[in-house]
Amino acid sequence: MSEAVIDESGGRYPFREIEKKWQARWADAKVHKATQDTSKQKYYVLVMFPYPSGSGLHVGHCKNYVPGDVVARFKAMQGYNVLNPMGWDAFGQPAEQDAIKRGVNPRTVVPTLAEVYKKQLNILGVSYDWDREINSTDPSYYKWNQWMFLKLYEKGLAYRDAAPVNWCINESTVLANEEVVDGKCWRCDGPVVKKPLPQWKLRITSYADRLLAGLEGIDWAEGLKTQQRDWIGRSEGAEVDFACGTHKITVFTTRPDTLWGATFMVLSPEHPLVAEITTGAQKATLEAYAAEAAKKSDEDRTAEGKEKTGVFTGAYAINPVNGAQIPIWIADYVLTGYGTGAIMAVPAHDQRDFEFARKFDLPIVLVYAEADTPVESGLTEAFASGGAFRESLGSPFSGEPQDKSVIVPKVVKWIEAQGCGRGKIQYRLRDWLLSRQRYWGTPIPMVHCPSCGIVPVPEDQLPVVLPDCENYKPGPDGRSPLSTIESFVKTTCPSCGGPAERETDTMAGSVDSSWYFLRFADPHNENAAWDKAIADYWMPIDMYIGGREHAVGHLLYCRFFTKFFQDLGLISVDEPAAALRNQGMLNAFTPVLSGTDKSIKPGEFVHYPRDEWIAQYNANKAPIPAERIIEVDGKQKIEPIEVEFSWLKMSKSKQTAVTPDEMADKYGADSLRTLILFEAPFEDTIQWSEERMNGPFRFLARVWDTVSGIVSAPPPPGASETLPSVLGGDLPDNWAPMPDADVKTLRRKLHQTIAKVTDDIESFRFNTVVSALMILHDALRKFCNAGGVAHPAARETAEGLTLLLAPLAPHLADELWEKLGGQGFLFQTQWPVSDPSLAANEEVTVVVQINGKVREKLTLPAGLSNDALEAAALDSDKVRADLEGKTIRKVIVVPGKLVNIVAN
RNA sequence: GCCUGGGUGGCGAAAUGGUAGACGCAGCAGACUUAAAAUCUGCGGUCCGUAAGGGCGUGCGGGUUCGAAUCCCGCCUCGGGCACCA
Repeated sequence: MSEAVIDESGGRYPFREIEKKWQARWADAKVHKATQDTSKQKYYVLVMFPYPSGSGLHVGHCKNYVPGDVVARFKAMQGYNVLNPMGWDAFGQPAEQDAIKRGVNPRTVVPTLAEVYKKQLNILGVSYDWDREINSTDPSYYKWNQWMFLKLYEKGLAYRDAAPVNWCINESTVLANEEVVDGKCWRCDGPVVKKPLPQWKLRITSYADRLLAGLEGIDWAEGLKTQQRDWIGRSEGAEVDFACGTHKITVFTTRPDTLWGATFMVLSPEHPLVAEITTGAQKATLEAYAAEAAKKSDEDRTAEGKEKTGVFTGAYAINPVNGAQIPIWIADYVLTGYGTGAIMAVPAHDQRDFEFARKFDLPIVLVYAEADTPVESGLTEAFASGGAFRESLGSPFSGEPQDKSVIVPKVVKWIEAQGCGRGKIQYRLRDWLLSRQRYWGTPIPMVHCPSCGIVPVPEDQLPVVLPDCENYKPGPDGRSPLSTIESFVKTTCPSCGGPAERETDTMAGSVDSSWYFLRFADPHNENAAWDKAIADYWMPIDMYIGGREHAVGHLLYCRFFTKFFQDLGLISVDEPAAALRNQGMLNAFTPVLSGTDKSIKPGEFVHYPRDEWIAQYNANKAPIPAERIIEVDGKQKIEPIEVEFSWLKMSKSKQTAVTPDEMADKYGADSLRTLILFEAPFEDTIQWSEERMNGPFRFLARVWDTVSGIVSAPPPPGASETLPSVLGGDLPDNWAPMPDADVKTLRRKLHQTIAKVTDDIESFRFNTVVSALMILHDALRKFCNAGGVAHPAARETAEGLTLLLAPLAPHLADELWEKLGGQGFLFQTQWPVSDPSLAANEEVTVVVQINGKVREKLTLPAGLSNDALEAAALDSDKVRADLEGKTIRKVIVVPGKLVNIVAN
């Protein structure tokens, strides 16, 4: 539909030739190669490295690569020594699934996929230093994953512990969370339970306080920092010991001051003491309940609005502060992974405990009460703040107000003195489970020896190479496919030399991405993960760009690793990224099954005339009747369905992918880049529509026309052939018949635009950068059309515009620069500087309001005093007429902008 | 449920306490053309009015202020994350 915009002959704005030409020149000259140069200020810009999937890049991926490239180019032009690398995060599940399905080794597929990504990124014209390309699946890379694991183990930060996995009973395999849908396996629809397996964990919790503290000094979005803080979830409180027969049950509470109101106790169904304390009569009920809880996700279990469930164990515990016998229950809203897996329940002051007590008719005892509050029976919800400690409880705290920050430390001190508990800081953060029972990952470099136990593989035997595999299906008992490869498993113990077995778990992919930014500094080092001096030069990342979805996963892990490396003396910084920006998504109008958000998969249609359907849907806003093919008893059957459209993330599997390749071919990569930047603010979602490509394309084509016109305009008689090529300073007079005022206006626009563009790129407001350049171009075009095409000011503006355009549309800019007689590549050319004296306005528009409503606009010389502005406003005819018969109460003047007259 | 980010014309948006709708898309009108496309010029929130001009208007309800899209309180609603997708 928009095809016609393009001149197929390539005569007007021949973007295909231009882009091909400059991509070749940049590659030949290695313009974007980064070399360490301590005489220059470095700037490390990094876009999170992608997982190269089989479907290649679509325009949605450009939402981060393009802005990242703009920053790299902008900083290079500002004279920084820029590092802008790229690589592949290629371990992971999709490749493994593919291997199981098609029997192909990911090892042979990954390089091909990476090549496709690289080719597509080059089509976009991004300025990566490809000499630093890395691939996380290369043994020369994952060797260092293993080395780091050994270091973590050495420091006691890697340990083995039982952790539950999703277990599909039918298939006897471990499932990822993503593979569990409504508590069932997404492939076989069979039941899924939690099954404990011994696995490797990293003690990220011992860095919890440093991970919190480190957030203070970094330039990341406040919301994202809050998410991290809440994820770490530091809470101060106490551990309290309750006796239960000969057993001791320890609970964690943030409210030890409410101990006097603890009327029952709740254990998680998985708590180890459950089996021991349960009385015979309750045993069967409890086991059934625990089995039911194992099927639920943590979110389902803890959801607040949800109806509470639970079972009485038949056992009692002794409340240490008052000797009360309180019943012990189990309930699924208490989780094993958090705290001690047991809580004391204070229904009077905690809402969840309150709901539980109401449901099971358990006693409620108020610790705090307003003087005139009636007794417990009148409560409709937990009484979480206010009131004073009740006298009748006989505690030493009678009369204290319910003020957590004051009373909790006092109570902690007291229970410590009593010996029934101690102050404790609890984190919500859990240790990092890095074991995966999968093939396509870094082998964990450990050996299990029957006589020596767990023995690390010595450093000089690294890497433990991931072996080839015949069959990618998981091994028995939930072990990884590696367990079926005898040549891999069988080894000798590094300690005693006897026969031993290798660990068959592999590492989670998040290990690879927790330090890749350091490898980019020194990617070819064979003797170390990186050289400290080199990494210290480049680190930290000055601008890190990636999606918000990484807020608490990757972005926490890589901070942990960086702090660990600092502790080992491997790096000087303790935060990986000084600044971080999160791009928005790119959505496409996607067909979904009516009334759901379930996308329609290939093969579910008989027909799919996309454009037609979209038009029809937009016209009627009603579901469109369609058909899909389903299989019933091995026979294909056509089933009628209804289809609607909704904005979902662009994706190949949903048949909505548009590739950068096709856009570059139709409109040019520069147009695509400009569109991505212009269409929505960097952090906002773009709703993709190809129609929108017209705007950026037309803009760049107009710039091409205008600058070409200026370049080929013959200088007027008597003029020197050489036109100024340095911005600012004085221009020759009387060059062309242009009024001085017009020349001044154009130059002012240029210098104002330089200032605005510089400022806006710095603050990631790329959309307003584009509009500012459009406005500058329009001013230049007008000037040329008015007879100024050969005027030095036109050429000066053309040069300025070209320089400002360089980060956004680098191919076109380099081409125009060459036409203008510029030397070299713009990547290596100085960014323009705004001259404040040329940018200053001589006149300003002052708005005159009466009672906050605009009544008049005055054009006045800039820099008038407030008194002069007020006088000018009161002197205007319009204002005088409006004020007729009114008394002026107050006049507010905003210098150079506004006068508001309050009158009645 | 918990944590987080949004909501402004037909559409993408701009304005971060001071002229709401810059810039662009789609549309309409005109110029050029044998014609169409491209290109160029112009119009464009809404209501009243021939016009000049005026009223209303930034998800909803309240508040602060001379002045609120912007700040505060309460709602509605849409997106992202929730530890094995990466």
